[in-house]
Amino acid sequence: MSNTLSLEVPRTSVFTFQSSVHSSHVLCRLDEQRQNDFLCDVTLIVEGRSFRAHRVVLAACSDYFQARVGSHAGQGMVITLPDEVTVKGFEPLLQFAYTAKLLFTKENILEIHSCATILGFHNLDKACFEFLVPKFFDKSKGIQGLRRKACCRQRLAQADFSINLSKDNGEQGCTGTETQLPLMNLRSKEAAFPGSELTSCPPESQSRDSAETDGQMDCAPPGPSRCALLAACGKQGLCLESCDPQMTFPSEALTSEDFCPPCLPCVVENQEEVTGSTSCGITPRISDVCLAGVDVTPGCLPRVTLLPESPSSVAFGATLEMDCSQPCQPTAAGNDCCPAGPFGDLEAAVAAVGVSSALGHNGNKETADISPSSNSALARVVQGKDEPERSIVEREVAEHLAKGFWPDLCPSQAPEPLLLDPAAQAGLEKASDFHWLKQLDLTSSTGDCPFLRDLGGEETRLPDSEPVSQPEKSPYVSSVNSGEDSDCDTEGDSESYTAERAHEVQLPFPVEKISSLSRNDFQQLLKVQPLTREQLDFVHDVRRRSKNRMAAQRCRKRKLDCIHNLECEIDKLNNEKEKLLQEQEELRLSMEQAMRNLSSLCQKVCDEAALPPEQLQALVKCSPLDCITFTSSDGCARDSCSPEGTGTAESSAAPQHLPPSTDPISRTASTPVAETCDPISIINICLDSSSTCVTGDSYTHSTFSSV
DNA sequence: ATGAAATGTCATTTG
DNA sequence: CTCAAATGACATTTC
Repeated sequence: MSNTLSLEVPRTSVFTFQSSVHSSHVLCRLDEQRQNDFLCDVTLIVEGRSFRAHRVVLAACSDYFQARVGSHAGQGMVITLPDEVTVKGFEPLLQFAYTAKLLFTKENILEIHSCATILGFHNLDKACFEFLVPKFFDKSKGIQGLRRKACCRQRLAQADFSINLSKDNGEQGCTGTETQLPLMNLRSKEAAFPGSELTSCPPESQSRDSAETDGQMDCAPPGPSRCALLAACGKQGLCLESCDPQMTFPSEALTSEDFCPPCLPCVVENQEEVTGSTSCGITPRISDVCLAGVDVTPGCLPRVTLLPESPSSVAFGATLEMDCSQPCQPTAAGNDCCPAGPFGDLEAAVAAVGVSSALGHNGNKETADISPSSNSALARVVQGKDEPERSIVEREVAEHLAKGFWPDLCPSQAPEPLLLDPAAQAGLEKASDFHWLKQLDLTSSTGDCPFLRDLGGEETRLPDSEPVSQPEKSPYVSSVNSGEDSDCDTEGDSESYTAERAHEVQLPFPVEKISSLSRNDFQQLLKVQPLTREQLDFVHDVRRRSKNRMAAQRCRKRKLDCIHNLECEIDKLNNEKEKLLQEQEELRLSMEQAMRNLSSLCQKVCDEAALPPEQLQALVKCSPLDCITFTSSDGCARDSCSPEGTGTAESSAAPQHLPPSTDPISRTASTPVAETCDPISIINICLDSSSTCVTGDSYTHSTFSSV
């Protein structure tokens, strides 16, 4: 089994340590400025070759430079590096300082390591080389240290990518990244390594690790953050963007394997460059097996992105698949259990590669189910196809990191690593494999999980041979807990959760049927398919919620429609009101004009007749158009027309100053009068002509002012 | 950080 | 009485 293992050393791997504070574009810009010698204030001499750089950047990344440039203030500083520092080793480090990416090959990694040590890139040193160097040059450990259960399989990626481990919330101490730039202070808070249950590390292993650690980290094994190092095993660039240093990892879990420090996401790059874009649909499958127990300081969220590093690998057609029939156990379980350490099992990695190879990476949507019990698959796996190991390793690390950074996502795991009773374990096999991933919505918010970000580009499913129909998102995404206490905090994706539950209760028919069938069909289905009590409850619950959901949608739509209709009606009524008011105004103007004409005529008649006041009074009284018509207002007119009436000088202006009448009531009262004979005008004219009676003002006031 | 909108769910009413 | 639909109220998510 082990003799088939071979871990390809990547030709080039890129580790990216990047903080969320300094996003990649900032780093890129910095590096660009460096290359353009923009604002560079220091010249570095290495083996006779000069490099321009910024002191602040160097100081942030390296103890050596911090000491050298810290007290120096002037421009144009020239630093000749020690002879031990070579261009070959230094250049990648310089680039790393600016880009947060460490480009290394098997050939230069030792020199980089050496230079990093000399220059005080200690964090990088700790984070990377303790893991990488053995990975490159000490493969023999891989086999011995394999304690991963054979059930752990993975099927992985076909392209290079980058993994961002960036801390999303600048919490305690992490703010230092602002000045440290890409190079993080990887000192983890070692005390925050609770997940020790899973450790299978022999005491000597731990002690050895500790011993190997320099003073800075002596008391605590490097966490994944610092081990944001990858065992890259592919050809193309593997980019790990690690992040903030304050990430804490379960020390014991990390030290449980020969490759203790590295608990990095692993991603396999496919054997061949994937140029097609069709590969994006491949379904990654991941299980959290062996990831239990990872613990991280809360709030320090790493971000792993699996990004195409090159155009040729843009199509990240990885199929990530990890299966495990059993939950993680403490390594004490020996062969029966998956080691907590992610890199401990190269067998598994290679096995997964084998599976992957056996199944083929055709770049198309392809999901190869490897059931935990699939011995044949395992056999193929073990035969060792050596191609994409790296992705396994990377993937594994990614998982490990991811899990480490969300310890609370899988509350049931780390704390309870022990095997449950068979029934419970069976449940776990089916549904809890992916606990820590379930809450990470890989399809819609993969960014939430740094480690899975771009893995999310593909469909992620729980490893299970039962092809439950789950069209939408991964059923295992964002719905985590299995079991009754699965009242996960984020019930966010209800569909996913439903699908997962359906999976849990082993629903014999697609979930879609529950809500899509008519009542009769549904009942018929229930008759045909005898369900357990749990299944029935689930089915009815799903149906009820589904129906109610649709009802609520209809209800809301109706509400909106109703509101819309009411708004339309309001508009309609407003328009009608406007029309009526307009008509009213037209009628008023028309009436005014008619009254003016009549007044004019009356005035003319009175003038020609030259009647004395008494006669005028008599005329008013005898007029058939008498003020009888103006029931309410004519009294005033008549009074003012009476011989005893007190006249004023304003009467003549009355007809010309009729206030507009807009009151339909007053108008209806006065209109007939005006139309018949307009006695008001007659009276006014008469009184006006006699200059003894003033009626217009009071009359018009009483007649029209009420309008 | 905050509020509005959208959405899902539950409890209850209604037919 | 049961069931489906409707709906108010509430919580959560998204923008």
